[in-house]
Amino acid sequence: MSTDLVFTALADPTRRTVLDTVAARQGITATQLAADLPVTRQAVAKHLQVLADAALVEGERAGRETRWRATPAPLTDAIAWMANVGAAWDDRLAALERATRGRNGS
Amino acid sequence: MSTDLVFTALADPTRRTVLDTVAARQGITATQLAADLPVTRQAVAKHLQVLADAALVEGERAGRETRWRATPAPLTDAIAWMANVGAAWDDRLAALERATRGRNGS
DNA sequence: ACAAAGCGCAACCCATGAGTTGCATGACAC
DNA sequence: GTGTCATGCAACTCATGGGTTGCGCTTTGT
Repeated sequence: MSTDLVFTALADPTRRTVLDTVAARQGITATQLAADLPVTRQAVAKHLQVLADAALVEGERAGRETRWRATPAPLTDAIAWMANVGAAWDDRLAALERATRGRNGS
Repeated sequence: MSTDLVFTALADPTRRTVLDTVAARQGITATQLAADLPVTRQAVAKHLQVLADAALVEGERAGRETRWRATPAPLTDAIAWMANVGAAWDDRLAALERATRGRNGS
């Protein structure tokens, strides 16, 4: 489905760091994220938007700040694609596909 | 380690199609790949080079043609990263990490 | 009421990358 | 030996994307 958005979102190292941090510190804000990164808040905001388009994060406005939290479901699609590519000649990846199948969260 | 190269390689849709096709038809050549794609042979060759840099494919010269075949090992790293990000709040992804651990093929 | 904090939007650089054409080289067929 | 097929390399175009600055808006605190 939207595998393309997911892979695109994961392609950038800074964006992976953002996702990683959001996953570790749920409810973090863009300003807080930017404080630990060598980029501006606006750059972080853009990354969050890309991640949100891929449904990897979700933002909720709380007063004057926006709390971000990670939503892992789309990662399953990406893993499924990799497993499908690898399954033909690698049973280990086939096992991974088996682990994901039928449990796609929402 | 070289997770960056893997994610970058997987980011492009055409490149994913190339990898997909190479996985399905091991020993395929760049010219054959280009025949089924809306891009030129040189474009395919570039994609194959990127995939090779990420160690996702391997080319072997056989006479005047180069046979390409897929090598799945780096996908495990990518999956491991995703599983690590997701593991904190999603046990399904934690199960995936368990499935990959300790079996990193070469 | 006023100042500061946090955010979103828009315009703007600039580097990277996907794709192309052109050409030169090595291998196969006859 | 000559023509052809597949490849590799180089130069070039062009769009996309990561990053920035600047501004205006809403919310919070005093």
